[in-house]
Amino acid sequence: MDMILQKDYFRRNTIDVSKELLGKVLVRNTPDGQIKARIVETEAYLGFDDPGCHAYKGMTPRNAVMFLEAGIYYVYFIYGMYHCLNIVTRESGCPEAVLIRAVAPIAGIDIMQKNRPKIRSIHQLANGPGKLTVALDIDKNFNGVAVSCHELFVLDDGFKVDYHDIVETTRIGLNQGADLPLRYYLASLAAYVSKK
DNA sequence: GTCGTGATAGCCT
DNA sequence: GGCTATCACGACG
Repeated sequence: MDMILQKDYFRRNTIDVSKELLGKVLVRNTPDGQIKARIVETEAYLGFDDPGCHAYKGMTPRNAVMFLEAGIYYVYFIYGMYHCLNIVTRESGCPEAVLIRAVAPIAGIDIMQKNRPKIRSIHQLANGPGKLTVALDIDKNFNGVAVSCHELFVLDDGFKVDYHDIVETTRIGLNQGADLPLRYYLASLAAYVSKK
């Protein structure tokens, strides 16, 4: 039974949400058709307690969305070229979020290939935060948008994840907080993950 | 396969 | 002015 995740789902412990999002399906409705891809890698960012979090030192124009209510997208621009997709968690004023780092294509693969023309392997279409936003055509227009919107939402399609299949390890691309084990991925789908 | 590097721009001090 | 929650490419051998 397919079920769309609502805002409430995200208003709780960020680590729990990060792990439980693994195996869920990201759905993107575009003018060209529908894209579906299974979430296989996430990272948790824990607000004031986490030196690696954008909001660690307080609110700035970039991270303001993280301080709003749970269940909205936080999309930021990085390295002058890429966007990263997060979903805000916890209650308002508590700036925590889950970064979606990699997805495994399920449907609309032709659209993803059109968005990333040079990639031949299906494994590499969306195995990284910058890659998946290009493949799914996600940019800062989604910043602050609710997860329940028609263009982009998260589906529970009944896919079962064995708790023992979840690998916990360190996050990628950080200096501050690099040692914290807040990255999670599915061992059985590691072929679609950014880094083992 | 691994390593080094350039692209590119907004944010923060 | 330095840094960044990245990626793809070319050199190597």
